Amino acid sequence: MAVSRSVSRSVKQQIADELREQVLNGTRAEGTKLPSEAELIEQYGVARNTVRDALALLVNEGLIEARRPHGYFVRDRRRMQYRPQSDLRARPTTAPHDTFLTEQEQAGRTPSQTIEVSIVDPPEPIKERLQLKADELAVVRRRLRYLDGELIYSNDSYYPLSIVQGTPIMSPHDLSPGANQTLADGGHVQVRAIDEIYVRMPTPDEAKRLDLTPGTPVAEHIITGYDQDDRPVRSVLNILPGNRHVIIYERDGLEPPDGESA
Amino acid sequence: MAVSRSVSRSVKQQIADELREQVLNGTRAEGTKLPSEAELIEQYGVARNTVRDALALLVNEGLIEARRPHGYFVRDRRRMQYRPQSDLRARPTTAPHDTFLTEQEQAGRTPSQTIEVSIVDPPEPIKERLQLKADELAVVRRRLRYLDGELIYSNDSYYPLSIVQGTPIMSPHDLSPGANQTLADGGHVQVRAIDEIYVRMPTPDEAKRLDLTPGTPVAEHIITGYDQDDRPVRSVLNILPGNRHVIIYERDGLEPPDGESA
DNA sequence: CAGTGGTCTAGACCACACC
DNA sequence: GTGTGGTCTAGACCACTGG
Repeated sequence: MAVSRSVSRSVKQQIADELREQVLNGTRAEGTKLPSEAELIEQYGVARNTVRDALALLVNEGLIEARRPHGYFVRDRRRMQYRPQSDLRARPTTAPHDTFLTEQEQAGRTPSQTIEVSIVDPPEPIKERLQLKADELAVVRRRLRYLDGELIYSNDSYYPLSIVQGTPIMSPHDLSPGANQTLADGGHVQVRAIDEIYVRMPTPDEAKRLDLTPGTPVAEHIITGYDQDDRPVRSVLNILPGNRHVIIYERDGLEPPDGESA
Repeated sequence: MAVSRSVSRSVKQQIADELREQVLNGTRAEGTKLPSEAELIEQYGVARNTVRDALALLVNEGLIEARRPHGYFVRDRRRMQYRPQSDLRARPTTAPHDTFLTEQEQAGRTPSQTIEVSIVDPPEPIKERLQLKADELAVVRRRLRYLDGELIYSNDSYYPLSIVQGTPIMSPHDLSPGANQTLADGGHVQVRAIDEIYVRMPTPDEAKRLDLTPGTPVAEHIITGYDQDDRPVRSVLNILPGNRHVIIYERDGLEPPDGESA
């Protein structure tokens, strides 16, 4: 119904507009099924590829996803809070070892993670950030993190091999005293960190590993920590699917953010 | 050439893989033109739609873009640094009024911006953050920011009308003492801020306004500032095209970031 | 005007999950 | 099996921009 030719807006756009509106205003709720391609073909009286083109627009906007062979569904837009700096805050000495696990449990969800430790020649961007020499190796602790059984993001922590050799960091278990404490025990107290956030579409590898549907961007969040001598001691690479997270920073004291200041 | 049928990987995937590899390893440099659809059709011996499907994959990965009627081109992957907290740092009393303008000039680029001020019934998310009553209005200063003549992001600052009524914030010019100083003059010193970063695909409106090509995600960066009485006094909505920015936070003192902590 | 990508049609065969 | 979306073909007409 109701597509008109010879209007400036193309047919696929008109179809996409109508469906988009319904998704955004809640007429079509999150998780509900859209009409099948066949039904849309009949409703609008157009060719299959035109319907598919219209649906592809919404898929790439992140609004809907195809679940073959069940149909197209409205995507879930709820997000979990991701607070990179949460452990900058004061913390009881009853040391919780892993902020991810403890925070999410407090939120009433069931967190879990897999850990895999290996010694690698790290990717170039990490090498730069850790200021490693060409042939210098690093230890990486790769984690995949789950909430209520569902994979939500990956977290890879790289350490220069030279400073973690023989420490508990090299064992593939949760670190009971925590990685920071372990680094501090080795004489490296982290006093400064730089966070970088890149927003982009995932590589095919990432899409596969994190099970991302088309139309899902990611945040690549890299944290590089420096010790009291301003040497980089850790670089963490997080890949966060955009549809599942809000990144939150809280800033106390002093002046404001971007915009007109002073 | 060299696509094989009856392999597990589809033809369009094989074509996309080959081109992607060339883009990523630099064989095809940023800004260079890809073969036209017609040429690819001949090279691979497939139908036009198959070639178009392959190219669409790369477009949606953000690697290439179509510039009609010139052809497909490898996208630029350089990014500018965006530092939300840059004016948290100590600043000389020789008050630079706008961090965007001053920082970018220092970086040897030519920044400019348009400013548009209006009184509006703000969108729901902003209303919540400013804790406005249902019928309460806000002043919005909408900026579009350019670098070397090219639009790079939008910055909309919302203020509760009640606290900025009659102040210089309501005039559509650069604020010489700065917005924060102006707020402080009115008795509202910002002492705390919350940053939220949402990563998503742009709405069609945003895509048009910021001239985004398909395959470009955005970061929606919302900063809400609170005064000494913990009242929200400003909420800033930035829309940053993912392909043009790195968001950077520097954190001094204390403990580390995400991951296993002490 | 020629060449580009954008839109649209009408068909075909396939893999997959569910009944 | 039946119905779903995924892939692929072979054609057509269009709008735009550059030479």
